[in-house]
Amino acid sequence: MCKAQQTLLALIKLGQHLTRKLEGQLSVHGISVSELQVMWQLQQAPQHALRRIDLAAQIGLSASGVTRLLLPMEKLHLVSRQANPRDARVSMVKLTDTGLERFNDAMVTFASTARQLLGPLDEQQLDVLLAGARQLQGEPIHHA
Amino acid sequence: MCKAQQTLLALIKLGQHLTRKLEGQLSVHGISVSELQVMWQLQQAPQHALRRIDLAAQIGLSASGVTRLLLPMEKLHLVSRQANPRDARVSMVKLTDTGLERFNDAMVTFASTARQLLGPLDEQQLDVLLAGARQLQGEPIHHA
DNA sequence: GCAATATACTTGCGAACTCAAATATTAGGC
DNA sequence: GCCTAATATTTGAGTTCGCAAGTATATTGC
Repeated sequence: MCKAQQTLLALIKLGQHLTRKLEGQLSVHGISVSELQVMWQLQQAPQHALRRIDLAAQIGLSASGVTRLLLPMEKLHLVSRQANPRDARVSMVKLTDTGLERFNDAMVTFASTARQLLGPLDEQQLDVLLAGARQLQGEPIHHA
Repeated sequence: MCKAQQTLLALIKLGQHLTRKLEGQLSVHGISVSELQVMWQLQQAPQHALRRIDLAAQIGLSASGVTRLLLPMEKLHLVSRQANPRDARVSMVKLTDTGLERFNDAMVTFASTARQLLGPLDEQQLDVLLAGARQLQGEPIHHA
């Protein structure tokens, strides 16, 4: 039985495992992993705003998944909806100040969880894992 | 921003990515990734049989997830249900001959997909990834 | 032995997705 | 300037899960 096969299954299983652990820790903030990913991406975007489809690509969700994910976040005023004057098809998502506060709160937990979950690894393993993970997905491509 | 945080998000995203790719390729066999994982575990178990709860632990699913996953597989006679004379609570799952054939067919695709998805990595990266993945989940514990 | 507890599994219910189709808008060919 | 094709988003329907509760059986304390 080949090493690539075992590794593929192990990586899939690892993803599920890490997701569930993180989900459990984030629950005290009342947000899901997907919601944290949304806020993470918006926080580092210019003007804290993104097109929904770009957001979808960056967090690995379908466009419809993003629509449904954002609905409750809009109601809580964590994100707001903004029209794009150049293109009436797009509706930009923007992280509100409230959302940014919630993100900063959640980041404390997230940082602690990351240390806890990945703690067993040394610096060098971490480097290889991060490089390998990025290499295997191909970096997301942007258009201005 | 810390490396562990980036790695955690990258690993979660990688798991989703690999799952979706594999799912797409396996669809020609009419089976899902979860179903392949079931057959994989059963195939290497003694007598090709396992308790449902052990199967759940090994593929990273809840007990109820396993119950529902196995229902259609039983109808297709890929797996069969066997009582355990020592303990009437457990119902063992066994891979049938039909199931084994389907597994061997699917393994051809799976092997090819694994090579394709993990091809970009060299032998050493593969070793580190596999070791890291196993280290981060804690190996499943068995009782005779 | 028998009550209390633990274990194995199933079922009801809801959450979080995906895909395909519908809608609205833009961009290109000519 | 139209007609067609592409793009961005939403909506409908269906799938795949998890959690909590329910059922059946086993184990433990005493």
